[in-house]
Amino acid sequence: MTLQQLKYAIAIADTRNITEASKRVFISQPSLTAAIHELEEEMGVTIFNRSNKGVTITNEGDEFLSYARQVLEQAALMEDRYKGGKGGNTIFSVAATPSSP
Amino acid sequence: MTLQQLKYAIAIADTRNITEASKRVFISQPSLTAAIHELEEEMGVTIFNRSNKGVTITNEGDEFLSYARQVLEQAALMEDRYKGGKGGNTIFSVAATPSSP
DNA sequence: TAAAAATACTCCATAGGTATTTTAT
DNA sequence: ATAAAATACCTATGGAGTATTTTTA
Repeated sequence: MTLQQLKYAIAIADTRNITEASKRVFISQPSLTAAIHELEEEMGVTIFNRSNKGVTITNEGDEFLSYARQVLEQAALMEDRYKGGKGGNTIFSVAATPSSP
Repeated sequence: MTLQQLKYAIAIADTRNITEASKRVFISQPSLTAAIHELEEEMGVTIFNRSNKGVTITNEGDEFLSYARQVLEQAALMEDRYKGGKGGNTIFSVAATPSSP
């Protein structure tokens, strides 16, 4: 299980369409199909039911995705804190607005 | 940032010794050294100060490791729930102990 | 002088790609 | 006919390895 795989699963859940999700996460449809199959295999869960109209989320998939969101939320806190832009530097987190001189 | 890298960082923090930690996580010392350097690079954090007596945790490393533990805790909940042994099956989670017939 | 981390490579497993096929409206 | 997923096959990157060097208490 990797954070990538969990992000992929969420993208599919959001779009209910592997082809569409693959665009959102910037990989090809076959690669995303493979990645999510591996995740399901490894975790022993059928997250999605596939059809030619897209995918639907199974009952156990619903639960699985809740767990996934918890993990990704914590991971996002970390990445926001440390990687680039947002969150930012503790050094400037207090008294960032200077008083008028 | 991967869950593996976070697990590696925690192992080093626990042992304060990359060589020792590498045994615990079953990879070689140079590979662990490289993996943690990559993590520090990517996240823009110096987690450890190195010396020939092992490593010490920096102040920002302390904070970083707190975040890491939060992520890994959520990930562990998932893995416990879905992968093998512990956590286990909802089907048997209620009335698992049969009443005497 | 020993114990730790760092460096310098080599290798291969796998994440991702393209092309195509299958499936079901 | 279309739109989706699945299959088949290929490629290259990076995660891991071994061997060695550097550092300093």
